[in-house]
Amino acid sequence: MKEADAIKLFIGQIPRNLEEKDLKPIFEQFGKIYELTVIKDKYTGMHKGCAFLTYCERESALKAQNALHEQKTLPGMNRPIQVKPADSEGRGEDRKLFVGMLGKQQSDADVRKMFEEFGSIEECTVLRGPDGTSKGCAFVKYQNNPEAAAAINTLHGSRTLPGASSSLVVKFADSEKERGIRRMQQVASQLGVISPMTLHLGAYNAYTQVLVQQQALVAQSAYLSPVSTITMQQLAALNPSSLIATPIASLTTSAQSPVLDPIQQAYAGMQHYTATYPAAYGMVGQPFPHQHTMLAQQHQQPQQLQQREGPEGCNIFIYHLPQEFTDSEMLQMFIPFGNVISAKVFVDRATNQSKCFGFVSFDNPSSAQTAIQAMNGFQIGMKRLKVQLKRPKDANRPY
DNA sequence: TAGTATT
Repeated sequence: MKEADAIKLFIGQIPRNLEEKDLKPIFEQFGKIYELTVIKDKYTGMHKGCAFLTYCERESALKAQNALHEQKTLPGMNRPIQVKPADSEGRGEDRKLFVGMLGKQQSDADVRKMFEEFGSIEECTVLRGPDGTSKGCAFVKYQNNPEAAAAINTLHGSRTLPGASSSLVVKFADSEKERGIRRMQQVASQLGVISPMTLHLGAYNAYTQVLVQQQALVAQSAYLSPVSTITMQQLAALNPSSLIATPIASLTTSAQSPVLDPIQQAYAGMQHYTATYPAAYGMVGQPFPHQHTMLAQQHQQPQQLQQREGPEGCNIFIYHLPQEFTDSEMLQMFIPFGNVISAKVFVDRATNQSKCFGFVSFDNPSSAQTAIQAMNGFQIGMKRLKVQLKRPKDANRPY
């Protein structure tokens, strides 16, 4: 079906509304396609704006790369399409350097000049903010690893450039895994959120990832929205992972609480998000279709969530909750998984203290299952949550 | 001082 020496290509800078069927015509003019896959997020299914492409014949891949790479820009994109061998094809990124502690004045050309004596540079880019000012760092990619190593040996720490606060940093760029961790930390800090990971509360897992992606989407909606009065602190008030780490006093939502206002504002932003995000990014399905409904309920009836049970299979039992978790915190913890119709932490009548277990009800069994899958075993502090379906009323075994 | 993305 395909040649033994076929090349897998990475395709970048493709609009998020283009699926395989839309991309096929663009690429099949260079040869018979063996496989074409749009890359989607493992958890949310969100189109990541890139794809992998393998032609049956090696020659087709080379032709496509020649004809398309950096040659044209797809509608809605502001950078040209990328068509090049996937990282999996060659050796890893062992020839790419991160350069830190540059002066703000230095251009790509200045950096290139400094690095070119160590080998042939394939790419050299100073990172810049939206206003074009240098971030004081750059990526430099050589054709091979020894060249990169030579540059590190000679340049790292060798001088302090004007305007830099410390001596020049030259090291291999982060691996993909390290980049992932860095991104998580960035999002968390931008949102003023103390993430579970930052707190070492638990391992990075599906739930953490879902949360951080939601944070990113909400932040984006605030940005897109004309009602962009919401602040990062206000966003944090919506987020369960911040609740985990924050003293309860400031967080229990009530009609009188100042927390209500940000929720209303966020909801205004979310409405805009609902309308704008799919149009702007060609998103086919909402990653969290229920969240808007939930916020709408809060909007109309803050804290008035009635205690009611969903149909069988929709109700979950949660044990080993943190002592300080109230209905509100637990509710927010489970919002990502669906339309929550009830969230109740059981409280000792005598002491008014949480008994560290509770029930959450969704309006459908699938949400309940998703919540169980993601949250059972989720580590908070020294404990792990136990999350399972609530037993039907007639069952009476002890827990 | 970490980009626009690598199943």
